[in-house]
Amino acid sequence: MTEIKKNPIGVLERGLLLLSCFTQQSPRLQLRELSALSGLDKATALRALKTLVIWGYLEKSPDGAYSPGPSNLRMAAIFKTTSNFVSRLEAPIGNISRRVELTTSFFVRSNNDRVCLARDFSHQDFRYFIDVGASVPFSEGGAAAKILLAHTEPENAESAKIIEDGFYISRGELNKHFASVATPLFETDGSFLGAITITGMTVDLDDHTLKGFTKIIREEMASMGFFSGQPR
Amino acid sequence: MTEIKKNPIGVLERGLLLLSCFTQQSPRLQLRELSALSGLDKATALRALKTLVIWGYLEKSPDGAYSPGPSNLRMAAIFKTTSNFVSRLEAPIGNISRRVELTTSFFVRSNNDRVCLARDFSHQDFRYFIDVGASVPFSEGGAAAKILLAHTEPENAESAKIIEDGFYISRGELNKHFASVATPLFETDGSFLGAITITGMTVDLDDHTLKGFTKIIREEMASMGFFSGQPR
DNA sequence: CTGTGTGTTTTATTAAATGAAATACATTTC
DNA sequence: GAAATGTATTTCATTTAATAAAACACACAG
Repeated sequence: MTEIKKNPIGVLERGLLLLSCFTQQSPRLQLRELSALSGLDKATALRALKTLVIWGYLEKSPDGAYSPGPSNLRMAAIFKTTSNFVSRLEAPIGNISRRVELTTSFFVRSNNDRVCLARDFSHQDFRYFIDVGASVPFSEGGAAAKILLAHTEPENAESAKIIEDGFYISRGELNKHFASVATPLFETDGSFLGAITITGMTVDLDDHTLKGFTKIIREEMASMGFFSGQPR
Repeated sequence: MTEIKKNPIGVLERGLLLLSCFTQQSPRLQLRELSALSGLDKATALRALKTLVIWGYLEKSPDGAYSPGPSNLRMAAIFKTTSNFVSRLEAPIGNISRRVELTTSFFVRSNNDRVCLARDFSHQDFRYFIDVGASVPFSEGGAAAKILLAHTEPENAESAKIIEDGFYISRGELNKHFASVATPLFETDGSFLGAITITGMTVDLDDHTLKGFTKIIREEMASMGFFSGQPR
């Protein structure tokens, strides 16, 4: 969550806005930075930060910098136990990775980021890839972001075609050496869950190959009762 | 976090109070339950829940139940990258587990719970043990809780002795078949970090054996610059 | 010791949170 | 099938807390 919301009304929302300022790239922020990033007054931010520290959602280092606290780990652990579909995804994701010999990931939308909920690392050649739990703002693009945006804000002009196609191929959007194909993932009842992505080296992957992967995704996901591709 | 705070002033605090209602045991709660658990008015809770859902810290199932959302995973991932001492702990925890052939864990205090930040499962015989990120309220006791309480609220009468001893042995507090020894863990500068615990079957572990483990903890932790035992 | 960049506290003003009641919407019961 | 029950949601006058500007404190650098 990098995008700054214009008019956050309510302290709770302001507090969450402060949390959203933290990223993998800038996991430690001081009051000045947080105030600037969130657009909140120093005093306002300080008050919210204090409560967040008290409740363990942030920590304050002796040098004055804030960073996420252990309460997040607690909540994440509970999230994993409830999110039944994440555990159902692990097997098919592993199978896909094995068959295509590339890294397969599952992303959901959370506000204006895509968050990685599951991933198979077995064919990871480069330490480029982000970890489970990591998030990237939509603005930085990528195939998964396109799918998520199309299915959560269908009014977009580009969205209609992406939904129609049932997949999206991106080349070099995040890193010039990588290409990805992403497909939407649906629950049995047709509800949208997120995006499955297969990523590999651009040189190895022509569009025909990438499109062929969508069939593999569909097959493996069907085995666990998921549906992937064009919505029916 | 199970204990209910008496007078939470401020919406942010009320929102965090709602989050704290979720536990491993009850990861799904509906408005009625949340309202009862937190002591907040239905309407008040509902407003806070809405924003928490919007920001991805909670999810709302079609059946109306709320549960933790993916944003927690995002924050937890960032927490892990900043919490440098957690990664420094992994090696010594693994070594201790290998030497004592039992499960070793590290807990910190977060509000009124102890949260597990690191654990070695290699000698786990029973599926009893909780996972990393899991938390247990202090009220349910356990050796780690005693240590954490003693070092974060030293004014307590019992605390003086626990600090003096540098360890605490518990038997059957959480489960009658298990016994644990816990020691405080300090950073090089003497600041308190949390509690290291070794847990095993009561029948295998007399007090002398458990006390002997504290020496192993001290040795292994010292190798990474930590200090464990009586504060100096 | 003066200046600059921080974090923190204070306080009158302003804006948002509250909660009781009304409404809506299921599901169950008779 | 109608009434009853339990739950979620909206509304709105009242109350309460959040706000932000300014003043203060504190460290560090030149």
